[in-house]
Amino acid sequence: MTPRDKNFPGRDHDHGACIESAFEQAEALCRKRGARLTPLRKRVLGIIWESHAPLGAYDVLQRMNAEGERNAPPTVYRTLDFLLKHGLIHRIESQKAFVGCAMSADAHSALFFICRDCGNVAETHSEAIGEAIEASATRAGFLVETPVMEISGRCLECHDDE
Amino acid sequence: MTPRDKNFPGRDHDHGACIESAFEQAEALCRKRGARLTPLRKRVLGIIWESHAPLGAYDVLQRMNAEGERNAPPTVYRTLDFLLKHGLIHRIESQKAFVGCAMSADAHSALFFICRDCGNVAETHSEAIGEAIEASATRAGFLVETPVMEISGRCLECHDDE
DNA sequence: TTTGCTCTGTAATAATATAACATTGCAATT
DNA sequence: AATTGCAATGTTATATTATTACAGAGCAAA
Repeated sequence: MTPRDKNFPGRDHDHGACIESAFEQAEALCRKRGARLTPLRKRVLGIIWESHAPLGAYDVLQRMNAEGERNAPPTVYRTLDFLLKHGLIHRIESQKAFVGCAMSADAHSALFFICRDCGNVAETHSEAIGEAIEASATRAGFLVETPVMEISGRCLECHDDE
Repeated sequence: MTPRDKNFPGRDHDHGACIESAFEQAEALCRKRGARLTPLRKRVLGIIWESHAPLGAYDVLQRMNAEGERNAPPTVYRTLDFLLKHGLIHRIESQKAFVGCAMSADAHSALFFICRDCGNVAETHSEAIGEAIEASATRAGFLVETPVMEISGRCLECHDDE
């Protein structure tokens, strides 16, 4: 496992620290790029980071409107687009849902492990997988651009629960 | 590349043969399993195999209704579910679309290469990738069940067109 | 020929996502 | 400060994808 991997989050991890660290990284990245981490964007990022399981766009919307606000879908989707563009979140295609990215400093292709019980997601990066994919692509006559790798299964905690 | 891989389909390949072979495999598999490849199911399978690019459920529906029939969404989704269950087609999550599976004889985890220009899909199976994923999963504390691997990029034909 | 089952038809609606256009607010000049 | 331009947000409507629920049809075993 490389130092940049996000481990599968245990039930007892310090979640407050996760979020704080995500905010810090986001601020730093936006400052560096001259992008604006507005209150709205920061708020959505926070909502997504409240959970280690991916949230749907309408889940985010519901949380935003929980106290009676009247935000509409485009507000959420636009904000998610911004966060995606800057790599601050990922979209989990197989779940139509979004999850925070812990290592957004630069473009990277990630492999996601998604627990079918608790829904939590771990993000890893493996040289070996990247190389195996490149090799396979070359043989198939293909030039890799955007890998989507989402592995469904079970985390050890949920497996141990049986 | 293993003998069971589906190569990236060139523009000049014998597409009629693709479809025939898909039908034969489907018939054989259903016979073996005691599943019924009804006219409706075979028809949907045929529509999907008409294209090497994934088709959305509503694309399939449109083709079914092209001559004035009035099939409704559940008909399509149910039929797609059947074909998915038996591994006769795959759902490409990142495109909300469905593509024929050339090697449905048994359960297998596939890697898809999806050309962003022509939309065509190649399906490959690589021991090396499977092993790399297993290794990474073990390190992350995860038990793999259902991998979704969809690599967007460009096939050589489209790349050469530039 | 009845019973039970799978398959298909139909209507309504849920869930996800985007288009189009109006408004706001900041920031860089003049 | 006023002007301009642009990025961000608000609002309404609608498009796209998918499912629920129930009714009817067809087939096969008892």
